[in-house]
This record gives sequence, C-alpha cells and structure tokens, in this order.
Amino acid sequence: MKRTHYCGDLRDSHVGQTVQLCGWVWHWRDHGGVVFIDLRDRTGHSQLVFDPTADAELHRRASALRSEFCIGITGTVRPRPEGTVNPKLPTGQVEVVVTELHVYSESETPPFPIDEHLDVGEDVRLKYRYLDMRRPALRDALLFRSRCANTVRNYFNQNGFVEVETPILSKSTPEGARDFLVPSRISPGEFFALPQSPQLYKQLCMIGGLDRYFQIVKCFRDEDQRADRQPEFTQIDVEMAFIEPEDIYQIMEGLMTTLWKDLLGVELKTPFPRMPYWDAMERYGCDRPDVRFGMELRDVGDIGAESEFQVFRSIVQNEGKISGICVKGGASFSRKEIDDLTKEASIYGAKGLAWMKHGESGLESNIVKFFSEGLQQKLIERFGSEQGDLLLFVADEPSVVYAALAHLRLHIAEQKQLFDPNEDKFLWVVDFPLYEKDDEGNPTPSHHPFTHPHPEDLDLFETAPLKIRALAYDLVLNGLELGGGSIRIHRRDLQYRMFKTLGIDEQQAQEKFGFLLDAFRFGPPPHGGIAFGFDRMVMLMMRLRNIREVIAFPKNQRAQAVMEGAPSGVEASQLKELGLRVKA
RNA sequence: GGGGCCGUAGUUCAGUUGGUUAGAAUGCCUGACUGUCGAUCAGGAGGUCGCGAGUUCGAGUCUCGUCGGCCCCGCCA
Repeated sequence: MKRTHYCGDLRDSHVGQTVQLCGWVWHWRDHGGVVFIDLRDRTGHSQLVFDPTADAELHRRASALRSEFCIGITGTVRPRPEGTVNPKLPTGQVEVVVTELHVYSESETPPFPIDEHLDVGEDVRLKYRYLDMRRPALRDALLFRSRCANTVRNYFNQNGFVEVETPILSKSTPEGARDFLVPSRISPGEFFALPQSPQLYKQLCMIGGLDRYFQIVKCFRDEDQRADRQPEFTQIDVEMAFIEPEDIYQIMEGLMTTLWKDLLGVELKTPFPRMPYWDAMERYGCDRPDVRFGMELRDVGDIGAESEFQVFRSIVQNEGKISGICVKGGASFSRKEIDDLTKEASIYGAKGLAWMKHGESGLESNIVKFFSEGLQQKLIERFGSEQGDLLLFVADEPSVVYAALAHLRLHIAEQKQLFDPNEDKFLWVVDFPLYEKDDEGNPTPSHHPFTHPHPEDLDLFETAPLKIRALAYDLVLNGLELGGGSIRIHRRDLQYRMFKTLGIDEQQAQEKFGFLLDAFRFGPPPHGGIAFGFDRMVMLMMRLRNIREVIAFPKNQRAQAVMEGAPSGVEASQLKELGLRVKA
C-alpha cells in the first residue's frame, strides 16, 4: 500500500479522489452502527468512516481498532453530510469512506494519552519519548526546529558562508566548563575531550582562508543542569575574517530578521539597540537585561553615605554599593509581599531589603527617620518616584546588589505583568570587560583568552588590566542570552601580552594552545565570530520555558537519558582494553 | 556543594485535627447506540499512598532517614 496523501492535508478539493493514508489510530467513536476513526500522522488527522451497510466485514474489523494501532487505508474522499462539518479542524470539511484496511501493527494501551489536553509528568514522557513525539506539542516543536535549522543554513549559504564539520573527538583545554572525556584505546591512559564549542577550530578555519564559516553543531559541557541548559546542546557557530564587530552585528541581525519573518511572520526593526556592559549592569544589574520594561536600578550610595542609617553608612565605607528600584504603584504591597521580596533577594545573597513607601505626605517606613528632608527629596527625584510607589534598596558588595535587584526587578515585572509577553526586544550588549577577578582576585578572561582587547585600551595592560574593554558582544533577547562572541586576537605579540596578564608564560601557553599559536605564525587574518544557543533560540521563539521541549531526546535534570538508560556501566573487557579501572 | 517544591489507580489530581472499606476525572475492559469529532449511556476491573524506620490504640496524613522528579543558588571561559 503506497501512501498518496498525508492525513492533515485533505480538503474540499480532494472530494471524489481515491486516497491511501497511513498513520496511527487517534480517537475512535463507535456508534454501534457507523464507526469513526481519527487517523493521525505528523501533519494532522482526517476522519475515517466505516459504514456497516457498505461493508459489514470491514466494519467489524474497524470496531476492533484501538488507540495507536498503526494502519494504512484506501478510501474515497467525500464531503461530510450537511450539519456534520467540523469548522474547528483543517480537514473538517471532508471524510474518507474506507474500502480497504491494513493493520501494520497493533499497540498496547499507551502509558499516557497522545493528545494535548493533559500535562503528563516529564519523567514518563522522557521514558516513552517516541510516544511523546506523537503528541502535537513536541511534534510541532521538532517540526518548527527543523524549519529554523533550514532557514539558518539557507541564510548562511546565501551570504557566502562555508559549512565545516569540526571534530567531536577533540583536545581537553584547561579553561572553561568541565569536559566530557573519552578514553583512547590506542593511546592507553590518554583522553579525548568532547568540544565545549568549536572555538579553536573555527579560528583555524579563518587562518586556513575559508573566510566565512558556519556550523550548526553539538557542544558538550559537563555542568549542572537548568531549565535552559543541557549537557549536550546545539550552537549556531559563526566566524568571519577581515571584519569588525559591526559586520557581525549586521550578519546576525539579518539572520534574526529572516528567522522571525519566515517562521513567526514578525518584522524586526534593525539595527538592534546596543548597550555597553557597564550601562547594563548599572541600569539593570545584569549583563543580559530584559528591556521590555523599565524599573531601572539607581545608585544611591551618595545618599546612603549622608544618611544617619548605620547599615548604609558602613556599607559605603567598606566599598560596598547601595542601589534601588522604584516599583510603580508598589506602595500597596502588603507586609507579606515585601517579606516575600526580601526572601527572593536573599537567594542572591542579599542580607536584607530596605524599603520606603511613597505615601500622601512623602516617604514612609521604619528607616525614613534616618534620612533628612533633603535626602528624602533627593531619593524621590532620583527615582522619579510618585505617590503610591515603593522604593526597594539593597546594600551589599556590588555583585550581590546587582544580582538581587536584577532578580527583584524581573520577579516583580513577571508578577505584575509589566510587559507584553508577545513582544520581542533584542539588544546587543557590548564593551564587556576583557578580564574579571577570579576567586583570588587575579584577572581571568571574562570571555576567553583569545578575545581582542578594545584598541583604545591597550595602554591599560600593564596599569589596570581589569579596566580593559574587550571587542566582545552578546545578543540578548527578552533578558536571556541568545549568543555571544568577539573579535579574536590575530597577532602573537598581543596574544602573549594577554597570557602574561593571566600569569601564563610562553611555555605554558605552548603546552595548552600550541597548535593555535603555531598557526598564528603563518599570516593569520583579523577575524571574529559569534555562537548562538540554537535550542534556546527555538525555545524562545516558541514561547516555551524549558529547553527539553525543543530537543528530541534530552537528558533529565541529572544528565541521564532515562529511556535508554545512559550513562551505564560497561563490560570489564571494555575497561581493560582502555586501560581503565573503576574505583569501587 | 546548598536551598525550595513534589511523590496517592495506567495518566492527571483530591484526600479535613491522625480515625470506618483511600476517592474523582480520564484511560482501560464489557455491553448499548447509524453522524460523532475530548462522542454519549450503563456496568466492571484497576492501589505496596515511592521505600524504610519511628511516634501512636490507630499513619496517605506527624517525625527522622532514604530513593526519585522538577525548579533555583553555586557552577556553566
């Protein structure tokens, strides 16, 4: 039996045609006489009709069909009788009168219903992923993802990019996330690492003269999971030679515009706004601000220092920071609501949350008495506060202040519906610092050690390395990082200055990244690139909240594949061949 | 490494202050029904209340431990 149509495609125009359909029995409605079967494939479903007066034997066999039997049929498309048309369904104008029925295979009763009306526990869905895939939600996500990937490939092909496959068995590099390791049989005691990203390979492709590279590629990071993180995930990886940041912005804005137009029917406005890193931190408390709403942070360290409030004064004296946000209409928050906010702030290390309500006669709270009339007026002006608003303050070391207020801002905005959930606001965050302090206070690359410093800041290497800006950029959508990249260093002398600040001498550098440094001896072009979280992007486009909803076979929270049972133990002989011994 | 929420029928859930034989919806099975489309109607089967201790006359309910799931902090150049 050869399929002639997909179940979801039948329309008025097919009336009178003999068709052959294949698929799974979705719902069946047995009226004693006539039997209806909804036959489903990945495109949708059509109604099959079995009439006992037409073919008693066929009708008897149809009555025995059950959920998820896999069948094929031959039949004739006819318009539904008047009054039985179902306008809710794309195929609701017609039905198929079946003349032949073939059961490819029967099915046990599925462990959960194959429809969209019920949220099923994710552990069961993962165990029977192939059944979950028959459900419209996951099916549509995977189809959508496929179309995205197709659009991405077309876009880069049309713009002169070369798709290059880089190795999965690669070399472990000391920086960054934990590596997944693969033992080598031929070199006992030695290991490949799965790539955290094809970073060095794509730079080598630029040195190799490919000029424009892209790849939709798996990356692996052995870190703890989150709703938007998987141990193996997919990146849209891009690198270009002879370019400046503007070229990257333009190419990637073009990609986003194309994707949003082709897949969502939305016209995005370009160029996307750009915001320096320190602006983002000061105004939003994080490097990936959600700019769909205001409620921006304001520094009030100066006012706190002048106040009589000891908590604030001592924090300013100890090089701490005081910032706040103004919640419009927040004066109506109950004591409990403010307590809850305090709890939310404490997740990010804030030891307290100071607040003032803007009432009829000015600011009110248990700490207002420590602020003179003049200081209160300054606060009101700084936040543009009006009667009915609520001011919230966090005073702590800067990283805590930023993190706590950034979270409160998002938390309140979500709670109070302060933004349109259907709006998409893109933003480039630029001028990231080249270095940040590690746990011991030493400079460590905030992006990676091949990031090009801002040309205006080269004098700072020896005097104030932490103040050097990088030619690095992130693309942020609605408060989530879609991707990031940088212009790379292409001169060995600059690369060694970079390493020197990191405390890496020439010999160590050679050991770690020798192959790249060697390549830099042979005329490397100026180059740079970017990488996008593909899963995350598809998730955001579909307004989903979990990355697993757009991945065919994801790992669970504990990075396990529950369906196939991975990871798992292996045969002793396999270990022996690899020269490995597992500690009991 | 740390915090939070959760675990009861195949599935999704309810279960009062600790008190009789643990319920509902849906699915499943049987029967009825010729126009439904999340069909309807009647009947039926289906439970180690995650597991283990403890408190108690009595535990789905309280306590401790443990296992599992999800979310978050740390981590993720």
